[in-house]
Amino acid sequence: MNTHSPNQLFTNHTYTLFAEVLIPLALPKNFTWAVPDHLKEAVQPGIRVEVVLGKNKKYAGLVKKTFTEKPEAFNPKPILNVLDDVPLLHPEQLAFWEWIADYYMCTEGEVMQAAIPSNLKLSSETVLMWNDSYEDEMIELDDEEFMVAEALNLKKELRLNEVQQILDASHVYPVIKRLIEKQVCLVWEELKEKYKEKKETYVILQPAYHKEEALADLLNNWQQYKAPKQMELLMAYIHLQRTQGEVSQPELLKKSGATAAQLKGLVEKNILRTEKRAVDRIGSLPKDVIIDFELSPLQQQAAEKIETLFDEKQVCLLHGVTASGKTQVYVKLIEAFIRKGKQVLYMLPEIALTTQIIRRLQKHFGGNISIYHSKFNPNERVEIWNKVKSGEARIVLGARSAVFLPFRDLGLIIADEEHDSSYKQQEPAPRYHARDAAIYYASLFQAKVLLGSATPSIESYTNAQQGKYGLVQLMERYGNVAMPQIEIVDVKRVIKKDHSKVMLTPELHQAITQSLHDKKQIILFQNRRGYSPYQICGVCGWIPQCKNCDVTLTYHKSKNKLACHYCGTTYPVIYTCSACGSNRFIQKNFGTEKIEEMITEAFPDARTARMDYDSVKGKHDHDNLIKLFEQQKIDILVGTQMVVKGLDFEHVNLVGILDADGILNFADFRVNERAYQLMEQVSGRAGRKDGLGKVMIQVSNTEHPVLGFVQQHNYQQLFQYEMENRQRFFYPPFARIIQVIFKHKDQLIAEEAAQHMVNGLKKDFGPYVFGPANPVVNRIRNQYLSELLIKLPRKAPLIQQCKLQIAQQITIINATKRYSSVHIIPDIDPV
DNA sequence: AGCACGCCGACT
DNA sequence: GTCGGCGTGCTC
Repeated sequence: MNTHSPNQLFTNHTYTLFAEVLIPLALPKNFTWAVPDHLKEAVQPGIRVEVVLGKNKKYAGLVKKTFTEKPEAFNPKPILNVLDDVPLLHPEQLAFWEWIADYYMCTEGEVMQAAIPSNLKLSSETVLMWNDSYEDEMIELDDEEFMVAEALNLKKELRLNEVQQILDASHVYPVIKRLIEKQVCLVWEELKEKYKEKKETYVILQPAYHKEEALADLLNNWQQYKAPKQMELLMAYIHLQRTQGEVSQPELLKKSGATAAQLKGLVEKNILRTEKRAVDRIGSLPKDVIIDFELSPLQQQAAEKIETLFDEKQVCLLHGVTASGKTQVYVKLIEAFIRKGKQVLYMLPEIALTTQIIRRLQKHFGGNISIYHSKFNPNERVEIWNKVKSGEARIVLGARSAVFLPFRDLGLIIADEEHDSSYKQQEPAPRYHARDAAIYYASLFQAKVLLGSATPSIESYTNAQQGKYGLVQLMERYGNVAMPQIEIVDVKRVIKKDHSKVMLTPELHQAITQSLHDKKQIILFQNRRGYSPYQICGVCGWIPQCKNCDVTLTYHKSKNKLACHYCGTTYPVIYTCSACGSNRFIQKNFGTEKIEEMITEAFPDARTARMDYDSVKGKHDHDNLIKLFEQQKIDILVGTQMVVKGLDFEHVNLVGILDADGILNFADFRVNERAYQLMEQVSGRAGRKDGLGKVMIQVSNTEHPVLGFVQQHNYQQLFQYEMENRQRFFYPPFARIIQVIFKHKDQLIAEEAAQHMVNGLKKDFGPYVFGPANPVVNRIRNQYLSELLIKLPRKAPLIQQCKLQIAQQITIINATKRYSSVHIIPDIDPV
């Protein structure tokens, strides 16, 4: 047993109230602090409190609940201070956090970390203070100590990062320790509120000159001041004040071209005065709701059906083909809910990339809409947080992190593009799926959830088919526009001398020529970036692979490098085969870079551009490229999946899928679902307005069933096909690997995890795949992989893909320190 | 996350 | 012999 430390003796008062406090750290369970008598009233669930954890680190923790039984196992430290007078959130959010932590196997602290804007979770900063009673000579100090002491003597206070600058080494801490020992300084832990109201200085005319005559008098007798510039400034002020009412200092100075000194002159003359005021960072638009369109009969039906279904179902799936006008249905529903006084959350994956939808919603709901995503600056996020909490914000348009906002009267959550995998957070914990979490979150408010997609995920579709969710379909394009005509082009007939793949069939070439002639735009889709994703030694068949990942390396011509698209490592180009020494490499396949080059050659008069991860690295590159394409300054756009993300282009009448084999043989566990989704989304780009679009799919395996489903836009059959295939090839192995991992569990945590897993498996689709990171798991993995090779049907490429995929997924699991969850198998039942 | 404690390699 | 690397464990 530990002996009593002085600290313990000191704090061992007779406290009668205790609080469970969340700290934004990965603590295995929540800690308890004692509530001193004078804070008893103020400490409530949802209030932030200042507490010490460890030696002297201070945190702003969040009170989860209070209780009176004194803990037996330890001596709680007292809460130092209360930071809020109003709770930071509502009880629903705390319940939600608890669920997330449980369901996604992480700590509540980690959830808190993800949920709260960074400016609301403070932790202390070490501040060094000069010790006034220190009088000895500085001679005893070594060089480093002396430098710090001298700076401290001058400034009396130093922050830790300032000390780091002085010493520019990592040796900051030992030096400070010695200085404390020598009583040169004291340390202080400072907890600072990071959120700052934005203050702006406004300029106001002194009341003495409010009357016209007084002002005219002043201007007529200006000569006495000998300050013509100040008069100009005053005139500018009067003009601004008359035209817009409020005048801010920066605006006034900018518009008048005057200096701050000149303004100061006027203030000193008691003509103007200045005042600091807190302002909103979020520019406010008028809070009108303008619905200036009529739903088509089909949309009207869909909207009505959704509302009826909501009477008995909590969740509804709106399956609407691209260009069917789902957004308009959403707008009507949002309107209905806000008229009932409810708040609405509209979630979109990767909102930072979708300016089109923001503009559309702002047009209808103006200032009622707030936008929230992780790229917002921290102060703005705090402001939105508070507005949602108070109920001032009625509609929030946000990315997955918006599910954590403290809604009060939540009525509806819309998860648009619900199939999109970026709803799943992979790293760091909490590894939540925002669509599933939203369903649980909504249930806490008795709120409704609408999932929308042109290509629903298998799990949502299953739920709808089984009657758990309502299902509403919108299978025709808005305004009776026809679905695009889909043409499948066999590339087997065209064989090249070196057996490399055909990029451009005569059919597609002809179609592009026609489109260009008609002054229309063309999208060419290829699911691989880089120049050549597959190089093989022409003599021995050796393929360059990444050292870390076993992934084949892609050649990037512009950078003249080989790159691994899994981990990002780059390698110099290989000219000589490492296996046999020959220098005959064949570039087997093609990526967007090579296509762009080829298209530029084949259509020298057309304006060609490329959109992929490599070409839109910069912050605005993506937006700019889209704008150029919208304005028809580009004729042919070559790109990866990026070109299909929720964009509407009016003048596109041809979409080419250059290598559909590459999609159909995806190394993925949900091969056909993904393939179908991709093809459907790509083809949805063509002929949105006039229905005159055409999609050409170049493929060698023309018999692949998915192609048939795509041609008929037949989701039902695809779904059946997918279920059968996944169960046969993919499902049992994963159920097995999970079982094997947990049979060999050797940590307590795995016990807990296994319980979750069993629950998941009972439903046949468990949400977790995880395991403790240790050599045992590695051994099992290897053992398992060799087993897999025997059990799977002997279709070599498929085995390769399974092997690669399992290796990659397990790598993710092992790379995580303790355990992790990977959303490989879809959640069917989040509640 | 910090920070302490503790156990092995290159240096005043 | 020590300084310092980071592996492990604990913090109410």
